[in-house]
Amino acid sequence: MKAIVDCNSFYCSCERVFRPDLEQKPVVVLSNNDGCIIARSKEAKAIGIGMTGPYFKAKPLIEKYGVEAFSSNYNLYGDMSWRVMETLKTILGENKVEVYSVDEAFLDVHGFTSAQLQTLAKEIKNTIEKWTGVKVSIGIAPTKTLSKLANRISKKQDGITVLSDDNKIIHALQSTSVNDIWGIGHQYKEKLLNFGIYTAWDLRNLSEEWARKNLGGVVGIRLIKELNGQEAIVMDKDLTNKKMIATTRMFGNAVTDLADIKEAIATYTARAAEKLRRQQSAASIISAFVVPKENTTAPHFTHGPSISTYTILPQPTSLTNELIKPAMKMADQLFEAGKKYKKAGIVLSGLVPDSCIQANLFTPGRSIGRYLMEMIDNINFSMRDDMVKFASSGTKRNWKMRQAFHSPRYTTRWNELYEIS
DNA sequence: TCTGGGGTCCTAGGACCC
DNA sequence: TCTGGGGTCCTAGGACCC
Repeated sequence: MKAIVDCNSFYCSCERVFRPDLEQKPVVVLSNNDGCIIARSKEAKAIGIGMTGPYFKAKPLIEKYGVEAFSSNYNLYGDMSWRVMETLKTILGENKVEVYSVDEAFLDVHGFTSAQLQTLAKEIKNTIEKWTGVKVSIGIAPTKTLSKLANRISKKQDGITVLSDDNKIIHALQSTSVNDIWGIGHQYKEKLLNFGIYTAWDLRNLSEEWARKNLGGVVGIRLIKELNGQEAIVMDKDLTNKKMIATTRMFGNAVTDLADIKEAIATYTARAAEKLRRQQSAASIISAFVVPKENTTAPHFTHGPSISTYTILPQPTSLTNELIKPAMKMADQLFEAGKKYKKAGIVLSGLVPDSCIQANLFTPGRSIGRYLMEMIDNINFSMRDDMVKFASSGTKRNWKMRQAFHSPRYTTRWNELYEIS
């Protein structure tokens, strides 16, 4: 059996832990740049604020009902997430917990009776709420896909749903629309509806062959298996090392200057290189892209094409300066004078273990570079806020994003600690 | 006026090899 | 005049997730 533990309106819950006055009130959290709504409390959903809609469109509603809006505070959410995950590991043991996202974890819970699972779920739920202040919902079922379904149902009940026998599972499948299944997105939903497949139950009864043809090959087959109670999506014990690392941002305002673009790309490169070193990898490919701001009258928002290029590095590296150099060259290539840009980013791929630490006997110059990076990382980690930067990252930062409603980083900055008066 | 920022996995098809 | 068949590797792009 698999369980999934999911934090309710996670970002909103994090803000509320330190603002108990907002307990029963509508709260939303905005994306970077205060562009989109990315989390809504139950109360905010109830007054009709849509998911991932643009903030400006919801603004009338937000003002009318006095909804509390926060800019995203990833320092706070990251730390709260760590607390929740550590709590789970304390209860079940490290190797039973697979952290799936910032607010979700799968648990391996085989070998329990149905009644024991209920008790266990209650214990987990209560402990997390007590230790961290975050409320969670728990779904338990034979496979990951079914446990996600159980979790969905639990949100409408008391936060715990165990689908332990066939009757319960069948009933759950029959009362769930096909697009509410984990793994069915917008495209597949349309396709399935065209075939007259409306519920999870309809989908479960299709053949694997059909799924192979129509739902993305082996992905579709896995889905059908999972709905039928056969585990096809395995626990992944080691999600710590990424296969690619990206840092991309929308600009606060459209940018027209090459110098600004280069500052931004240098900053993103430095950030990505930091992530790279944290997992002790080196990158063999760096790509850069910019997204021009289009004058569109299209009714639906589209991201527009991005213009990109890449550089294959002479040897894999994790040194910021060795990554910034090609990044700057690519920025020169991508930039067109007279155009406005709204976004830029870099992606590091072809990641390999950073052998520089051992190989320094033959390339002594590089090991000095590695020590320098370690020092910079340590200083930036202890002092925070990028005390030490590369000159190309700039100091003006005309392109920086807007964040008008930022809450204090209560748990990760001494000078922003919660105060009781 | 204003619409995020990460990631993963998979497939098709081209390039290339013998 | 006639121009195979099988395999690998790589990339672009699609689909999904939170």
